[in-house]
Amino acid sequence: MSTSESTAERLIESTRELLWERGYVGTSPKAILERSGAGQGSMYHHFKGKPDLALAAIRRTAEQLRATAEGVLRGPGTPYERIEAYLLRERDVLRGCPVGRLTMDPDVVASDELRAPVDETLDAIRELIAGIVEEGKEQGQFASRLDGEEIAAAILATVQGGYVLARASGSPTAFDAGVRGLLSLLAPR
Amino acid sequence: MSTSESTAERLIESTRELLWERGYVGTSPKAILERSGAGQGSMYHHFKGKPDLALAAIRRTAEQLRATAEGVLRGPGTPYERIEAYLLRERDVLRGCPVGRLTMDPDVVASDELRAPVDETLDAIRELIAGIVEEGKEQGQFASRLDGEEIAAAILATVQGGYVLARASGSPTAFDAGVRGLLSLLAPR
DNA sequence: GTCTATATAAGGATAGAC
DNA sequence: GTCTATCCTTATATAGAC
Repeated sequence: MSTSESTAERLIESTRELLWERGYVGTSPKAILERSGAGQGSMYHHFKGKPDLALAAIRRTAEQLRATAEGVLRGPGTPYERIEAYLLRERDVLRGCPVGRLTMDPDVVASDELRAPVDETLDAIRELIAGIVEEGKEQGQFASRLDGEEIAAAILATVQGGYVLARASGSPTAFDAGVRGLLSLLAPR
Repeated sequence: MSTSESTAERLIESTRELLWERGYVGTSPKAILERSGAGQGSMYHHFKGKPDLALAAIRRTAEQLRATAEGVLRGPGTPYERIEAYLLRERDVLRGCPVGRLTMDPDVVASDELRAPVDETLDAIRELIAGIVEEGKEQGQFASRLDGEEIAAAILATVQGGYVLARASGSPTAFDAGVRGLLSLLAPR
């Protein structure tokens, strides 16, 4: 197994970083080239252009986020504990969500192809949480009047919105507060 | 009182629209000029440049959002009803929050001046909600174990994150689901 | 206050040599 | 596969006439 990084690989990784930091609109081919150390020609040899490279980067970021979330949510513990673990997992709060932030990018939302990995990832996590909530209801851990899909949406939204509040204030405090508030509402009595 | 719209006024309004649609990075002076019908010279006569014009636009948008939120939250009803009214108020969900979306703009977050109105507005709404929650606790409408600040953060985050989920899927459904989920958790028993 | 002209850099990409 | 050269457009202003 080789440890050498191909040029295409470095282009994708640099694009992933830039998309996270600056979004699609704020990321220029030039910036990608500088960060990756690749030359002009290489980029257009490996990818058709900015949208094509961004698509590869977004797909990888989306898959990775999904794997991380599933790792926690399918872990050990009661339904409440798994949701708690998901909400409390280590996050670089001020950087925001590398997937969620793309929804504020007009060019991403305008393209079905670029938006698809974003949509599919958030949807998969939401469905997974919804199932866990239903499981918790069966076990009597959650009130039966709660709706799994709705609670799952509220949980995901709290995380995504927590990033917004944190970035607005320049501190992770509001993110943490929102998560604790939600957990206090969810806590089994 | 005059009804004529000054050029400066049209520049600010056009900038507000574009910031909402495309963010700061995605909004060019040229696009502002085209939308406002103003000429190159006018813009640089009234404003020092893009950041200066954007600041005027952001301040106005922030003030307006704050007024709208306060109007609902200071309205009639029990604490729960006022929070419910805030969560259910009419929103153009797929457009997202004109203030919250700015937190995904690297140039806005990097500038203390541009970020300040965003931070102050979200903070003011959060504090207002926190007070309402505490009021509800005193009245026995909310469990005393709940923390006003934390619940307020969870409420605001659910709204901000609801926009993210909705825009990812191209439908307001997830926003509505998240709001209903949160309300079911908050509902007085 | 507004207009037109001009300017430098960056955005985004193609062509062709090596 | 990579490099350099070149291209056209847009971004973001400044200068100066009217």
